[in-house]
Amino acid sequence: MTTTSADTGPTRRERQRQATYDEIVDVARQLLRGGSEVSLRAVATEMGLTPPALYRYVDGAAALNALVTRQIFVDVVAAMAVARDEHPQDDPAAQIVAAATAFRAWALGNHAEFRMVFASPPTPGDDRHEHSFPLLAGADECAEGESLFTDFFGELFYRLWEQRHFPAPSRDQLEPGVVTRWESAGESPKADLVRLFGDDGVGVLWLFELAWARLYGIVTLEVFGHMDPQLTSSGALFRATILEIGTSLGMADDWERLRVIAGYPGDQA
Amino acid sequence: MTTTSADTGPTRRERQRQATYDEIVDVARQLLRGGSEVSLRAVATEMGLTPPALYRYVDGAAALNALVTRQIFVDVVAAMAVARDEHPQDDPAAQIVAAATAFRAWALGNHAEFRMVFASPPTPGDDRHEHSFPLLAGADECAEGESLFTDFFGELFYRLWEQRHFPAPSRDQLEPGVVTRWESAGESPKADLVRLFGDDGVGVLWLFELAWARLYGIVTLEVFGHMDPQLTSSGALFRATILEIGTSLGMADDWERLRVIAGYPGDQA
DNA sequence: GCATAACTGTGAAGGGTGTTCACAGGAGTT
DNA sequence: AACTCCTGTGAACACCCTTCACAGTTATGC
Repeated sequence: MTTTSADTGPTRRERQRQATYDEIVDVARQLLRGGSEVSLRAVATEMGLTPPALYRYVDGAAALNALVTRQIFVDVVAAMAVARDEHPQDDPAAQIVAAATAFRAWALGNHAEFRMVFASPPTPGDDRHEHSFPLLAGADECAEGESLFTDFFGELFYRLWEQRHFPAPSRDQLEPGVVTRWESAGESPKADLVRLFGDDGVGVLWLFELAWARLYGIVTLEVFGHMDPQLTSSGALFRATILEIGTSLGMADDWERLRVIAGYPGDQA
Repeated sequence: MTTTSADTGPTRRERQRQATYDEIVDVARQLLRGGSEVSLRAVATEMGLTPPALYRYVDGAAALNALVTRQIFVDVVAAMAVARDEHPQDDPAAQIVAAATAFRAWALGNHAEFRMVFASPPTPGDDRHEHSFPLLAGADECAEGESLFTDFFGELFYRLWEQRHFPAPSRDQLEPGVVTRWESAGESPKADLVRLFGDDGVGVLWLFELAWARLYGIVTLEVFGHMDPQLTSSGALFRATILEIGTSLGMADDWERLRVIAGYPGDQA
């Protein structure tokens, strides 16, 4: 018997394998949260295995790293999705603010993990496919971690744009280099986006990049402890930044309402 | 003979010691720039020593790390000072833009080193004095690396404010938590600054923090490769950010002139 | 059912790293 | 000259990653 159940279900061994696969990542993240370093050895020992055994699943320490990183990305996006879905679908402004706030909260709450994914930049080409073993979970969700982010916010951003058509800079207000590169990129995802946004595509995409940079920037600074701890803990700096982002995205009118979502200590519910 | 020269000059041994001390940091940074890891062992070997010998100078790998970090900070600030002094003292706007641009350029050009100092957060109290051996260079310049930065920009910022008195938010436009904390901080450096800026002290300091966060944020993102490489290499994103910062600091009128300093590919000299 | 193949784990071994310690030899002091 | 401090070494221990030959189990095929 190859399949335990009906047709093409995963064989017993495959399930087994997947289970330990997951356990590896789990244990690694557990160690991370516990303040320890993620060493192949530590993970193995924690699982009751010898280090070489892990090589049956993961192709070395770097690959394990990549694996954990990817899973963390998935988790963060999941947390953001939850926050987003607490607001109605026809209110993308609230959804964006909520997601961004959840992003920051996750990052601050899961410090070590966030630092890890941030410290390892978008894998400069060397281990792009090394960490994807044949039986790895969903082969379809093998996308780079960062793109999960941009996809997530991209969708929200698009809906916001559809609804509000906030003013974007025109082609000639932008630096020429950026415009030509994006428009002439042919089939790149960037070019697709530009087309999607229609006439002022470049301008809208530009705003998106700016907004994304600001959000990522502020969260990073806060998590890495490079800002005044008071400003971080109170969240004032974050809210101010979010306000700036929101303003550039035509949310200024709504701010009384939105800032509460961003954690403003108002007396509303 | 204890002193080689006249009175209280450093003894021969002390000079010797200081020399190898410096060499350690030098070699470490050399390795860093060469793409290698900074290992105690590697540094020792490179110097023709055995690893344990380094313990006569540096209290372990972490301390060496801190030492290198500190020196890097000093270098960055020096580079910024050079850029600043290329503009007249009575033009703080140009000086600020030049310094910020130099900061970014240094960070992008010295990648590995910048990443290192950024990855190690403001030493959470554990190794604050451990790495300062008795004979360490100038005991007076033992200030934390980050404070070198804020001091540097703080001075520029103050001159800019003196000159332009750009509009700052008033007390009641800020979140209450921030205001009270800064004003009631007594003898803290923050409180001093608030007083220095007079009536709207809190508002000005707030703008300073915002500007600093933005600059640090964008540079970090670029260096860590978390932004579109095209936007980074062209510098467009950086200039856009600097423009925003400048605008919030009353430099908008001057921008035609200032953006060239920030690397705008204009046809001016 | 039994041989064969595939998978999963172990132990040993080699190459890194940081760190401590006892000890030797030179530099400076008295 | 005797003594003290400084500087460096070698050995040893504790981690780490990684490869390899080998054993045990599990599934597959004849």
